[in-house]
Amino acid sequence: MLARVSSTPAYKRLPRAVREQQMLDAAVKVFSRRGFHAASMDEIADDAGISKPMVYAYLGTKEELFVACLHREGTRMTEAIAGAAAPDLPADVRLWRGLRAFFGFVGAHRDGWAVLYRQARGSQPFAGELATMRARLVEVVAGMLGHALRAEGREVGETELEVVAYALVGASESLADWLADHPEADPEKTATRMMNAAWLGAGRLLHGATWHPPQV
Amino acid sequence: MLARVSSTPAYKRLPRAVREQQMLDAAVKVFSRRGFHAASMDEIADDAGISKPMVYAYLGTKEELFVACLHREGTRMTEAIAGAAAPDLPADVRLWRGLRAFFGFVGAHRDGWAVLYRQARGSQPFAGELATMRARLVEVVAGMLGHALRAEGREVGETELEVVAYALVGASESLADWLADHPEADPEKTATRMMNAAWLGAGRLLHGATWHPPQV
Amino acid sequence: MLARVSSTPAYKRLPRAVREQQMLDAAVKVFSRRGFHAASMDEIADDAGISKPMVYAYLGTKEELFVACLHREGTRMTEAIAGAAAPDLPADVRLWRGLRAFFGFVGAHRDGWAVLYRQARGSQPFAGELATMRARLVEVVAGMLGHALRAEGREVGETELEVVAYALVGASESLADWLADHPEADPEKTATRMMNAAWLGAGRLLHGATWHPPQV
Amino acid sequence: MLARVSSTPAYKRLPRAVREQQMLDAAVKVFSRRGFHAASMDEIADDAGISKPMVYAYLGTKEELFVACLHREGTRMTEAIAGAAAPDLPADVRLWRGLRAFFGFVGAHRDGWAVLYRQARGSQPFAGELATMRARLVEVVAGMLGHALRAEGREVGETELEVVAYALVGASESLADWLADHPEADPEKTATRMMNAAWLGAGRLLHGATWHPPQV
DNA sequence: TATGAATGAGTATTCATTCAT
DNA sequence: CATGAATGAATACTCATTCAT
Repeated sequence: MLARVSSTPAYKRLPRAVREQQMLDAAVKVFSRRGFHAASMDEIADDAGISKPMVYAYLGTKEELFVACLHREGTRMTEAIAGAAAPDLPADVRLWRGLRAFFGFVGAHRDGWAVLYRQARGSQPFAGELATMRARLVEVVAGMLGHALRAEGREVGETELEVVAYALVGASESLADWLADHPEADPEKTATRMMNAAWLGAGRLLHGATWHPPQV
Repeated sequence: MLARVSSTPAYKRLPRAVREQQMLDAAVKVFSRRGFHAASMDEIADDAGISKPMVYAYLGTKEELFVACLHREGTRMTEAIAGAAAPDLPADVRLWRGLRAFFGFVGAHRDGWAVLYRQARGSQPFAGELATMRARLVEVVAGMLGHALRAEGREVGETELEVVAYALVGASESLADWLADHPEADPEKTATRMMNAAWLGAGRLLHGATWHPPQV
Repeated sequence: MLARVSSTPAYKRLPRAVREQQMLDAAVKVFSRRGFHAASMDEIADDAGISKPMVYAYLGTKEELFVACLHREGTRMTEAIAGAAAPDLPADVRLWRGLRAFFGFVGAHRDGWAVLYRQARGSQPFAGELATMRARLVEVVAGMLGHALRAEGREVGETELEVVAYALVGASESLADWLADHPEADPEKTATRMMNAAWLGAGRLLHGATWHPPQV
Repeated sequence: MLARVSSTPAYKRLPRAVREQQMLDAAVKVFSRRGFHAASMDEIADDAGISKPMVYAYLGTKEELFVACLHREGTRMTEAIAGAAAPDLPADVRLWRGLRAFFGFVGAHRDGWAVLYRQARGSQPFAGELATMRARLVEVVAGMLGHALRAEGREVGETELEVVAYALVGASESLADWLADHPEADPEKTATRMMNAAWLGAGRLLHGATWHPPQV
């Protein structure tokens, strides 16, 4: 039940931009802990130290609020990765840096990651939003690989490239999930392991090796 | 209000076991479409063609019902995979068959898969349940790889093995997710692609190759 | 949720009278523990080792069942008291024996007492039933006192007599309540105490003493 | 569905304290009429002229609401009695005033009394609350009697005192119950009768008389 | 800008009661 | 005699959202 509060209001008038960030911080935190449905606007408002009507005034509906979280966190992550993997380096170095940035981000923003992937994946309203983001990632990775191939004068079908990239992204997400659950784990080490599994596999693929289903 | 008077009841009296399966079918369907929170017991009961109290009487709380779904689907999947990968075959064949069974299952039970992974992943109450299942899978995969290694007289650290297995399972889950979203995609083809990415990578790892982070 | 039961039914065909007593025993127990509303027909049936439809077939509605309990317990108690206080003894001896019987009954049938007084008092549907029983008691007590008075050649108004009797019954009920809550307490001792408080007061009243409100 | 569009709302915005009292009034009324279990939060909210969520927001769970009622009514009653029986008066005058205040309160707040005693008595969750209140009363009464005794230079065991006080309180509660059921009865007259039965008995006890069980 | 007051609509869960076997 | 299967109806509790101030 509501607690009776002191009669002298303790709020400070703050500029809109600041308040919005406070709210998004709170929202990301609560959404990631509780999940979209179980999160309550009450808790988010409380956590932001602000009243509910303000949340509605600034960031709209619960759904809109979630999308805003998605956007902010997604952008941050994409930028972190893109910034790390400069296009003029060799493919493996770029991939490595990308992975390192990715796991670093996840390690540092576990809440954000949880919002982005664990919560958003299931729920229809956000599938589109999320698909876009992932597509961007896949594209980046596929780009790296393709670049490397062409540098070696090789040619690989678009689809194949995409699937490899997809598996790579998928495996990373999965390890990231695991990382988000193990606060003591070291992001860089996790990145190294991922790189091992990924690069050695991808490397051979890129050099033309192919595995075929046995006739069994 | 009017009591139902007609002497021919609109329902059929069915034995408990049958009704329980009907309910689980409905529950899996509804949970996978709506997500755990958004799913309503009303809809599940309706979909099972039975009244809510029966659901509660037979399968308990919403949470317990979800766990029951998890159990049934998880067991089915595990059995499908275990049954496909007989222990006396070469490692790559076993892995291939396991993957084929896995993607085959996902392709055929997209609802079940969605329940198992997409919904359960985020929500705390089911994390344990899910972790157990995944652990079982990882163990199986690590077992396959280890078996193959020892057959070649090689030795690899437990942890390394587990990480490779983990990445493999993760990548598969991710592709499975993608498969669940693309009804037109072919499970077998997806399995082949996964095998390519996985085996060529795992294969080199198993033969002693290692990748090291560049000093950049 | 319902437990799955063995397929070979374990019930015994018993004559109606026996079953009815089993049910009443169970009902008294459950009603006294949970209260009328909170008691569930399920629990009563379970406790009686019988299925719900049998309860309905033999003893009717939940309300009817409760009334049946009331009846049985009330009759038992009334008989215990009436049997103890033979009409040809001196008034104080009769009162003493009545009280002893009353507290003895309560001590031995705490469940029954709880049903009779604690549960029935509040709920409208049973007020009548209960009032009748209490009236019978008050009448008995008033009769004892009146008999004693007339033996002494004194005369007291009906109403006064009734009020004294009412207070006496009330005090006894209250101590009985306390007794029902203290399993270790000794009924006989409680009866003695009640008799002290009651008789010394009643005694003086009977001898013509009267207290008047002070003019304050 | 249609949203309420009219610009003149049908409700009045009232400060929390006012609404809380309205709710408690309604709750006491409904609880006393229906009993705890049969009372519905819907009816209470309706009766208070407010929507259910407000009740939950301000006063919490149904159980918490009931306890709040218990508290308010219990405090009112205790204060009424304590305020009437000033400690520097003779014992009989104090007792008389206490009784008068008690029956006066019950007569004026029949609903409150019903909530306090009839409903709370049976149900476990409130037994403690109620026991505390009754203990306070018993203590006050025992205090009065003990004070009178010591003034007369007499000495009586603690337990005896408490039992007399307990019986007295019990008898009063019982008569109060009767009073609550007879709207036409006069509280003051009932108090006088109670005082008669109580004081003449207590008086003799206080003067050293004792009754012993006959050897029968 | 900021909030306390207010609610409509929805959801899980329970329970007395009945019928077909 | 005895029961498992079945349900209509009710109820506590929650939550996103809005409005008057």
